[in-house]
Amino acid sequence: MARATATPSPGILPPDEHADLEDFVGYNLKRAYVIVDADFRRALGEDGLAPRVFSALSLIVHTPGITQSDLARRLGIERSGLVAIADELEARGFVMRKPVPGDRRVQALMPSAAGKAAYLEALETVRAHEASLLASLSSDEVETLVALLKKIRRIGE
Amino acid sequence: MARATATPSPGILPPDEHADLEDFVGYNLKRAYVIVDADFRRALGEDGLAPRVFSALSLIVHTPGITQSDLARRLGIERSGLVAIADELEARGFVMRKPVPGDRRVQALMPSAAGKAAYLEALETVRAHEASLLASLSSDEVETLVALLKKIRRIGE
DNA sequence: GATTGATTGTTTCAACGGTTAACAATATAG
DNA sequence: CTATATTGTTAACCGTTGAAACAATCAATC
Repeated sequence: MARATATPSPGILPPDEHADLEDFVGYNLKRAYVIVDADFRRALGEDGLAPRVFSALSLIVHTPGITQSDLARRLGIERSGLVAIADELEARGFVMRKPVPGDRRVQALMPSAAGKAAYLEALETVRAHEASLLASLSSDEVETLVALLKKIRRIGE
Repeated sequence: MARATATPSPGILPPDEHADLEDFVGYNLKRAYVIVDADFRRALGEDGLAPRVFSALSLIVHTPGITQSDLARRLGIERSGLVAIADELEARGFVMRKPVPGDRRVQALMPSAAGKAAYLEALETVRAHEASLLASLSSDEVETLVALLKKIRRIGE
C-alpha cells in the first residue's frame, strides 16, 4: 500500500494519495460493467439477443403499444438509435410495428407471441447466469448494490 | 405497479415477475456507468483525457517503467488496444517510450514531468466532479458501492 | 383555414472503444 | 540450434452511440 514514500522521483506526488484510480466510482463501475456485460452475451450466445435488444423487448412486453420515442426515452438513448433495435426485433418476428388510429406519425410496438416466449426464455437464462456469476455476493449485497446503482441512475433525471 | 393483472393478452406472463429488467445488476450497472462516464468526460472537457487515457496515465505515474503489455493486463484490455493510448499519451508529451537494457522487445513507459502534472490536475478535477455528482450518496454508501463493485471485478480473475 | 412550431420515425455519417488476426523482432526453453 | 513464447504494432472489422438532416404529421394560434 505504501508506495509514495519509496518513489525516487522528485516529490511531485502529493502525500495525500487517498483518491487513487482504484477508489473512483467511475473506474470500478466500468470494470464491473465489462464483466457483467460479457457474461450476459455469453449467456445469450453468439446470435442471441444483445443486452440493449433484450432491454427493449422487455419494455415492449411489459408495455405493449409503447412508442419508439417513448421507448428510447425509457432506455436513455436517442430515437435514431432505436430504429436498428426495432428493426432487429421485427426481423426476428418478436415485435410488430402497428399504426395507431389517432396519430399517423407513431407506430405502436406490439410483442408477438413468439416475442413474449423468447423474452421469457431469455429472461430466465439471464437471471440464472447473473445469479451464478454473482454467487460470491450475498443476496443482501446484490440488493444494496442495485439500490445504490438506482440511486445513481436517479441523478440523470 | 400491478400490470400483469390488467394485461389483455393470454396469460403467458408468469405470476412471479420478480426478476424485472429494473432488478438486473447488469442493466443498472450499464445505466449508472453511462451517467458517471458522461460526467467524467464533461469534467475533463472537449479535448481532455478520455477515461481510458486517464486510467493508463494514472498507472504509468504510479508505476513508472511499466510495460505496455503489463499495462494492458492491468486495465483489462488487449495490448493492441493500448498502442493508441500510448501514442496519444506520447503525442501529448505526457509519457515516453524508453528502451529497456535487458529486453529489446519491450519499451518502458515513463511519465514526463508534464505528464505527472497533468495527471495530478486531472485527478483533482475528476475527484471533485465525481464527489459533486454523487452528492446524493453518503460517503458510507459510496464506500460500500465501491467495495461491491470491486467484489464483482474480482470475479473476472 | 393557413401558418407556425413540435414531434415522430428514419437515414446517413462519423466517432469511439474494443477485438481478432497477422507480423517481425526478440527472448527463452529444450 | 530449434522450437516456442512474448512484445509491440498494424489492419480490418464490429457494436454502440450521437449528431444532423429530412418528410410526414400533429397541435396551436391567428
